[in-house]
Amino acid sequence: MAAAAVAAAAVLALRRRRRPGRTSRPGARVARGGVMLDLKYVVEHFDEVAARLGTRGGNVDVQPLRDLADRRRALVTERDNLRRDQKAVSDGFRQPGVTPERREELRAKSKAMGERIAAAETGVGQVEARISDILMNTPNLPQPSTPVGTSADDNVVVRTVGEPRRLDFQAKEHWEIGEALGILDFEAARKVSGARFVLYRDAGARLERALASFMLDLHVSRGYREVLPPYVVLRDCMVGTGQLPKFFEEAYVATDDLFLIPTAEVPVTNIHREEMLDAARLPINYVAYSACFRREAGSHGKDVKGMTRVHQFQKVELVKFATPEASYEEHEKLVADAEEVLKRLDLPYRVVSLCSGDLGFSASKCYDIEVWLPGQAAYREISSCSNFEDFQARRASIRYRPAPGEKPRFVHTLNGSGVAIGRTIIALLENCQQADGSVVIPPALRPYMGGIEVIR
RNA sequence: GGAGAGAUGGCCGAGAGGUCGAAGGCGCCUGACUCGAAAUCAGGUGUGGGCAUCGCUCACCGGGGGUUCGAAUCCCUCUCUCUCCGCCA
Repeated sequence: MAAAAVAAAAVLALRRRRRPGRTSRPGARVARGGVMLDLKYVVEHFDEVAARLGTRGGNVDVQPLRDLADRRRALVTERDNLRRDQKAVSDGFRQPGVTPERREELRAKSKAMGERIAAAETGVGQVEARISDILMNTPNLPQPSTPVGTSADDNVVVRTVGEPRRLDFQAKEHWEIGEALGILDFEAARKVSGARFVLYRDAGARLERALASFMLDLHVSRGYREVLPPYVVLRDCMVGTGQLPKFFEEAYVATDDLFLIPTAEVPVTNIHREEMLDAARLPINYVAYSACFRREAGSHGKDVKGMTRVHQFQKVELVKFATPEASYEEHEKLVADAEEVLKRLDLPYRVVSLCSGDLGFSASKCYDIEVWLPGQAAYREISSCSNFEDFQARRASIRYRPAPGEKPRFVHTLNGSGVAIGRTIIALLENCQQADGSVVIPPALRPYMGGIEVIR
């Protein structure tokens, strides 16, 4: 299972496409070859890879890779042989007693060879660019334990925790409650930023801040290191975690080479981009609070009311770097850590294992945590906890040395919301609403609310 | 924003057109010594690609481009880091 990842760290082709003069790659030392290991795996396990990718649905076509791999191999061999020969010719210059005539002869010969090398080189570049293009746009392989299915309907409920609350009055939806209390101001948000934004006021703003502190404190107490990352990242980061090149439409572009983060996963995972991690330090656990910016392209008409789906929301994110041996276990722990938030807030939820067809691009396995919303009378996603295995690590070149003297290996990366704050507020408003429209703050949160027990 | 200096393997650090994948050191591995360890001594130890199943070969010295028969080394350019000055939350 180790070699499960498909897409490659082939930042090469991508980099080539970048406008000159706008590159930025501090301390760049990408293991370029790492790309090809990946290709090798796909080609050598072609049927298996195609089958596993097939369970995702969509139109993933890795078929051309077989031919391309063959062509690449032939071109590389040719180029390398030419280079070796040219080296041999060049050595002639250092022989004792070379006459000027001899030098001129060698010079002409070597120069001609140089031209052939350049041609072969171009060929290799073109083939590798095509390979990279395919691999970079190929999603991760689902883990064997990921249920096979085509849509969210095929997701599997793993466990349900807490009873959906029974209210003895007609449950309202969060926007009704929030606007009536004056803590959610959609009108002001629209004026300031347009559709799909929210502005919190008074106890609402306080609630956002309280939840962030509460979640951060909780996770720090359970072994995560707190970080506060930049909200704007370089293109390479977006490529590393898998948002680019394929999901450009989803991202807010700050400048040509800078992007607003869609999740803290991006900057936090990329903390260790192009690094060799100390095996003794693994697993590394980070918790980060950040705003998240999403275009929500293609979700027109979905969740248009309220703040279920907005262009900016805040989230506390958990990120792990683990050895391949430990990653499955760490994944379970990650989910448990996210669940703990809901348990302490006394919110009913269930954990769902996403089926192959519903899996995100980079994930090999994913659990969603869905919180019960009385207003909508439905379970809605509040956290998504994924294991990416070495998919992101390959793209971002994040490795570790298992033991002194051993070969470097790619780490496994994992992350999950712990949890989305906006949706937690939705859940609190709907679950803790009372007949008179007031909302009771769960005891665990009161210390962070400056004494507020009920928002009325 | 102005002026300089720099970017080399896991880390530190030499190298100034070919004999450099790169001295030396640290770290690590193996062996010797030891009851064992430390110290010491000897040897080994970068990452990928291609062919091949002793092994051979190619690439990689921040990124990109150029000069040259040949570039870690020369030129251009970009990025980043550091020092000084200015400005500023």
